[in-house]
Amino acid sequence: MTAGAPAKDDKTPRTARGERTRRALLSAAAEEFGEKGFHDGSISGITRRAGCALGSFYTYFDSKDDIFRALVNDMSGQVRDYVSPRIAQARDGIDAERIGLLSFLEFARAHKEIYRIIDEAEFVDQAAYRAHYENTASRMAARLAKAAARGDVRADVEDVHAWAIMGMNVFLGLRYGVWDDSRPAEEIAAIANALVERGIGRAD
Amino acid sequence: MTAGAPAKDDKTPRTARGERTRRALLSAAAEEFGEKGFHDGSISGITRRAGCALGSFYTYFDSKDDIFRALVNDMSGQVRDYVSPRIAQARDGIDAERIGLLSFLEFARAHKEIYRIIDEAEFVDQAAYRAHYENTASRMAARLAKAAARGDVRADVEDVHAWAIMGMNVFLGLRYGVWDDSRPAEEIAAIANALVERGIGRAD
DNA sequence: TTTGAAGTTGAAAGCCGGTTCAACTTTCAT
DNA sequence: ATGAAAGTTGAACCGGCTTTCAACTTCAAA
Repeated sequence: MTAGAPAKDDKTPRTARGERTRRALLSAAAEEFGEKGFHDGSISGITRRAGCALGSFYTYFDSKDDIFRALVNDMSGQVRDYVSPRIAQARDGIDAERIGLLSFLEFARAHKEIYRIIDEAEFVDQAAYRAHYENTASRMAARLAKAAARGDVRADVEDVHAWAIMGMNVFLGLRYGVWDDSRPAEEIAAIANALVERGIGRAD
Repeated sequence: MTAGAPAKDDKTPRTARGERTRRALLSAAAEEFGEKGFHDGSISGITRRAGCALGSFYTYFDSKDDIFRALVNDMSGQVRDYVSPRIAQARDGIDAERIGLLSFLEFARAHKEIYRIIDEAEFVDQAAYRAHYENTASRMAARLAKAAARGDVRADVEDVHAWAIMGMNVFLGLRYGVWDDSRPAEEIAAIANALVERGIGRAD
């Protein structure tokens, strides 16, 4: 077997035209669900935006849930693919986390629908929701472990730190990326990074 | 005028019996929405749990949205009322945040439905969702400002720190409160609090 | 004891959107 | 060129859920 899915009746497009329609549906779904949320968004809304007939939807997706699942994976991958290469440029372990937040803020500002899509996965497809955050956290934990080995950060870093910093990033992205993007992303990232590096305890 | 609402047709119970039914509906709704989420949860599910007839629901609430809004306010208040008095016992500004997270973890472990309810407000009632987090963040920012004045924390603390720490708390509550509560809450709170106080930068 | 306001009941109206389907069009390998 | 596979179409089906409503019951004040 080549692909991961068993595929009783395969909905993969076989044609360039089919591929185009599938992509159109997927990005129409990002708009529709981003604006209205999963439940208020409708399949007819998606096909209208995509410029195709209602029935065509079912050529490529089994159900409303199915396209949503595909969309969550897609967005999750997009964030990762935007952030990862930037982090690779960092000078050290602490700087890596600064760049991680900075680029996440940039991404959130450019794709404000991301929260409405990822967050709603908690209700539509819990597995995808948990997978998204568990993957993100374990990538971060791995970076921190390497940084610890290099001596960039304390030796006792563990998963709890990764979840803490990820939570920080998510909420800063919501507040200073999606809800209000008037402050420079660099400034937010710098403040948060100082917190991660030295904390806010009295410097004595 | 006494109350805040104009109340064209007032649904406030006038009777002890009415009050009891309303409370029963509200806590049934917490169960129903906590288990199934807003959209999969049904009003008949709520009235079944509450042990009353479908029609009685509309004696106290205008709509499904209406009871959800009431529920979000209720839960938001419950967290605040659980956490606030505990924080007041803290020895200093840093300890206050440790206790804040600790008691939030305890609360989340005892009320695992809280995430499904607050988070879904993002889609059902954005205003309530933002209000919840903005209130929480500004209470924290006020505490931090006081702590700064007292010299417990750096003088330059601001809203960004509050949002960062709140995000930390929310994600630690999800991961180590709701999803897996096998580690002692004190341990999680201590690790996160050390991050807040001194950061994870190399101690040099 | 009477009375009417408050509360209860559950059947059914009404709505809405996901999904199906059979006829039709386009594509492309041969 | 041609036929079979791939893709398109949108009306209609379908089931579920919110909301309404008019008859009925409870309760407490007069």
